[in-house]
Amino acid sequence: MAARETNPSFMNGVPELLILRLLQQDEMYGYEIVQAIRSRTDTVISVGEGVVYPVLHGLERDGALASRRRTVKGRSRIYYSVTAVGSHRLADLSKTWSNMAAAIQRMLMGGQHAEGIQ
Amino acid sequence: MAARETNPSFMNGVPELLILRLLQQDEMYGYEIVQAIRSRTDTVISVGEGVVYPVLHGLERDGALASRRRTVKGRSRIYYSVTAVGSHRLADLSKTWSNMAAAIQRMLMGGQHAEGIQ
DNA sequence: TTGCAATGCCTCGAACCTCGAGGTACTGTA
DNA sequence: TACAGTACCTCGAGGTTCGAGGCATTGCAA
Repeated sequence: MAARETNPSFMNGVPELLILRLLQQDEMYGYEIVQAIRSRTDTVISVGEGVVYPVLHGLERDGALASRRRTVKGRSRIYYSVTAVGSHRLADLSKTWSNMAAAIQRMLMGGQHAEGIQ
Repeated sequence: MAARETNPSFMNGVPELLILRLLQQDEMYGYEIVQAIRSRTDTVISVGEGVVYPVLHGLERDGALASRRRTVKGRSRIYYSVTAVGSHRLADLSKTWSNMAAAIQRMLMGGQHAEGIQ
């Protein structure tokens, strides 16, 4: 009971968006993505491997990502890159995200309604 | 099978944030909140009654909201208002949201890392 | 008067996502 | 030899949202 430490988690769908974005800039592998998100957001956002791998598999299944196995320094890695489908998907998600974030921001800042600022 | 029409849903936790924010400005009732969110965001964001009522009940249970029943024009409504606890909670959620939204925005816009824009 | 849309409240199950823990395997180093 | 780090993966629990459906009342139009 009591106020359970329910973490806000505004995260729904965000991992997919960020992963797509990162892979559009650089070919990367799962383990690397987990750390890249942490470091590039100064740990504000942190997605575990339990989230990244399933998302990676799902995106590949949908044809949004392509993968190739490479061995670097005795380490086997699976590098992912964005396909045309994935690129289109990123554009969509990105746009949707921006619209929603802007709408929310407006509500948090703005006064009553979308009244004339006069 | 095929690509399931999975709506992006970047929505996690957002309903609670918006509801708290609206109620901080005006005392409102459930049905009204549903429409207020739709209209103030130009339908960019739309939360159904199936989301609003449970959230309202949960927030009240946690002491973040106070309610009082009023009958207006033969219509019985339950008006909610934010308590001190709720106000504090809104501040927290608001801050968390801003941080995350900013971090994501940075990743979507920015180049590689947090490089000098120069 | 009948009928239907809108107002208002509420709940339930399906579907979805994320989290954290736990597993396997290999390399490098103390 | 042992442990930390790299690298992959899966599973169950827990939390949210969605959509449909239910109930009751008021108001307006046919």
